[in-house]
Amino acid sequence: MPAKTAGSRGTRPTSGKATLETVAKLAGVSRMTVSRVINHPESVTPDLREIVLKAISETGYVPNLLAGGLASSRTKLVAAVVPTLTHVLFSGAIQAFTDRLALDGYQMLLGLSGYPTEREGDLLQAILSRRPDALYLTGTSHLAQTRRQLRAANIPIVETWDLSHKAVDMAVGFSHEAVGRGVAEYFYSKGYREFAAFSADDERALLRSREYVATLAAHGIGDVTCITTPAPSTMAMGREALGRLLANGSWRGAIQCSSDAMAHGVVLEAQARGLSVPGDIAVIGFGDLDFAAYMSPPLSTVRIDRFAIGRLAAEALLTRLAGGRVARKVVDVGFEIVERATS
Amino acid sequence: MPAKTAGSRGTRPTSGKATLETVAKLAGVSRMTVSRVINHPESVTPDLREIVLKAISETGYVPNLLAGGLASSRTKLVAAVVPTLTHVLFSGAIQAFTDRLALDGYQMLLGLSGYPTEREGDLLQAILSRRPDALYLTGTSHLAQTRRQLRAANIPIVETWDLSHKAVDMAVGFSHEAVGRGVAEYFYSKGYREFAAFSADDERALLRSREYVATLAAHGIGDVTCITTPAPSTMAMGREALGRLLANGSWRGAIQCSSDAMAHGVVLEAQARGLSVPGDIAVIGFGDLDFAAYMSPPLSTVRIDRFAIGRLAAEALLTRLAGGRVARKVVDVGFEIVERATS
DNA sequence: ATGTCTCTTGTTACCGCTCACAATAGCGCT
DNA sequence: AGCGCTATTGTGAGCGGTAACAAGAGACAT
Repeated sequence: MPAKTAGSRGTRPTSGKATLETVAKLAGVSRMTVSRVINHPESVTPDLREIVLKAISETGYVPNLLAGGLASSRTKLVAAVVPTLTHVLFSGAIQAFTDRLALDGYQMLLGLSGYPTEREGDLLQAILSRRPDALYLTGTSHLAQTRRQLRAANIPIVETWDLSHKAVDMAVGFSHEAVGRGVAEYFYSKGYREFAAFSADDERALLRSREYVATLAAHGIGDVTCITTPAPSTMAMGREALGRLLANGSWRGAIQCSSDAMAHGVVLEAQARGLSVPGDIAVIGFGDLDFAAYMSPPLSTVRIDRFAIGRLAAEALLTRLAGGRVARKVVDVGFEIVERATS
Repeated sequence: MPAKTAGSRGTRPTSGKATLETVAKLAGVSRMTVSRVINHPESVTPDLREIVLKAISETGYVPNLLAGGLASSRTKLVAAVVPTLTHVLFSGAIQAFTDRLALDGYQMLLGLSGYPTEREGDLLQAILSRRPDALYLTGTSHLAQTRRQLRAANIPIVETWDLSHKAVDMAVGFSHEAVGRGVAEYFYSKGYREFAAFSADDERALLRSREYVATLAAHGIGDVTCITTPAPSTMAMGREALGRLLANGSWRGAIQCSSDAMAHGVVLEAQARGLSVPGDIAVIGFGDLDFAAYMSPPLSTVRIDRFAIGRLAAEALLTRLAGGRVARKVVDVGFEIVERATS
């Protein structure tokens, strides 16, 4: 009677790695007890716990979270979708986000969507097939199909950086319109009467530009020169944009740039042409990156707390994952106009 | 005879999501056939494929890669461990790495280890418990215990940025010693005879500094002032470091900085003190970041192709994952001294 | 002693998918 | 018609865990 000569034929070559079974046998307990030692140590008698822990380290056991996730439908995985990491604002927020998640034992699956958000659908599908417990998205504008996928996933979702559209679930960011308006009012109140805007071809940057233009229009200023460059904007593009603006005639006035890098370029180009900053050309950047305060002259800019965005987004998700209810579904981290010496 | 009244009691509340079973029933085929349509479409008759695809879209089926990975022990997941994303060199490489992986349908799990590589062991354990198919690491220096974990994982591993230690498996990077030596020789051959090094307290940066000092020593120059700042280095630290160097006496000479940001700070501080660059103070940075070429004066620096590192690392792993053999286990992407106007 | 209650540990049945193999169908050929 | 061969589809047994429940062991009051 070959009762249970398991493992001879028909059994797939197991990876050779230790499993719960291996540890359980060595410790002389059931798999379930080992599982408990790992996940709810307090529910196991201290003596037994000792024995099991010893067996774990002896076997070099590494839990398999795929199996665990499959069985429990909780993966301890949070996915993030970001346009690019080459932009310090995004990578900074992701850094803070990941750090905060790690504190609660969550890990991060990163998806890069690219700028025109081309492959958002496919990317999201690939991500959802890993069954993350929660989702971090950049921006609040999504295709209808994407929104459907998101809702169907039925997990906590936080959208970041932008508050312009209705959030699918939760949102942490600031109003780009408010920034555009704020900068316009700031320039206007400082007495400038000629204006331009240099913006990357990025949805949120354009949002700021448009509101800037609209606000100036409300003050009776109709001809604001707008120059759009490919995203992400760079210092070189700033130099080049100012070159274009000055090409015909001797323009003088105030310029809103969609990034500090671009603003830096504008300052350098102005200086190279012997123009005074802010006397001839006033500039304000966006982001308050490291170098802004140390340029000469120090750059006026709009400060966004990118780390706060990442951290607050993580906390919102963690609260929900812990079964809690967030105080506010939409968190505005605001912005600050930092007046330095270029405006 | 209650034969098979399945699903009444004792059955866990399934998430309500479509599974292979759902699709199979709707299409009137077996689960396996649906699986084949998804993973090996060419092995299924076109007509049947049509029917199944229709069923998939009707049910809104999203494959469960946890289950798939568990069953097949291939996860299509690659994990990356990076000290921080706040450094453009690292985030740039990761960007290129992720982009390249996506082309082959792999996704990335990101782990941030922090600078002193404190939690490397725990982080690695957490990562390995997701059973990634391959691993991207930053640096080639690991604890003995870490190396053991890595070998036990038995997956392709690529270590990046550094070639100083023996690679566990494969490596893509450059020699930091060679950079230090190169900069020293460069400065020396330009005729400078007073030297300093400003370095972040980061293993690889210190490697460059040390070799720089050693090379100068070989030229009979014994007193090279070294200033170490916390990692990551910033523009502010560069200003401050130069301030310290100039505090007692009127030092003149050439300075190697461990980052472009720091070098930028040195240039600004020198200018603020009315010193000429490179006449009084010559500076070289590291990284050739966006702004380096556009500073005034343009910054001399060491160019590293961070995107190549990410891309080549991805390609090395993908080759191995596809069952191939890489041509060279260690790839040196080299570096280039970019002479601009600060040296 | 006995029964009840609580705390710890074990048992069983899945989670959703893929592997290896079995079965069936389709085809050309004698 | 009958045969063998290949291409396509189906079957059954896991992959390595966890949820839910069952069973056993003490503790305590009656």
